[in-house]
Amino acid sequence: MKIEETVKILKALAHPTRLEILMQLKDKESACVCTIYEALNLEQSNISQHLRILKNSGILSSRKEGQWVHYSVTHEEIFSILKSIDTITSKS
Amino acid sequence: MKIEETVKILKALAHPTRLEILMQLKDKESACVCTIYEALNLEQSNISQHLRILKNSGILSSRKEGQWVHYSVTHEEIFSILKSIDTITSKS
DNA sequence: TCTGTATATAATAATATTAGAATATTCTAA
DNA sequence: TTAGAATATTCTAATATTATTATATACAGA
Repeated sequence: MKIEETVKILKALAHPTRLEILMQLKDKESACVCTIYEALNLEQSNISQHLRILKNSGILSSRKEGQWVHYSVTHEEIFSILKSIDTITSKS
Repeated sequence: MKIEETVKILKALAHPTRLEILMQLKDKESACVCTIYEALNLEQSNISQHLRILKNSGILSSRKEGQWVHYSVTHEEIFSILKSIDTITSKS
């Protein structure tokens, strides 16, 4: 196990806003920043910073499309992780 | 998804020492604190605090056995999570 | 009981993370 | 070109996390 990389991914996941961003992206190819932050009702700069953290960890990828930036989840395994945690929390 | 509980588990996982503690517990029923901290070569009080964080999040359970305290991983899903992350990091 | 060993807790200083405000950048359309 | 919309960056103060040191508790054996 690559400890440092693993910690980086876990830290990136370990924030309520960032989990909500991922929920917005579930079952979607990608989403525009504007969609994400309107859904979450938070400061645009705050969302932007969280998106950067998710991108730096490799969890999200982004592509520019004209005026908009679309983010997508890079690896589907991210949702397996969240599903495993759901299994754990639903037991207790 | 229970956001707060999920964050708690992810935060508990997101530390190199705590991941190393979990590695010590992999494929083991349980391990004594003394075994863990000798393996990791860190301050006893430091290990003890990390163990408490892992226990508070529900990731570890403990049982006292005479003079010793044995910790064990409560849910095997924890290792599925780490395995998914390995899959991700081995791709990049 | 007294002593030593195993583990936990408390206090603290250093460091990291956070949200929000202000500003900057990039692009489109007029 | 300029104006405005979408997004990113920078700065800062508040808060959280961390490792270390010192101390406390719990138990076993003499």
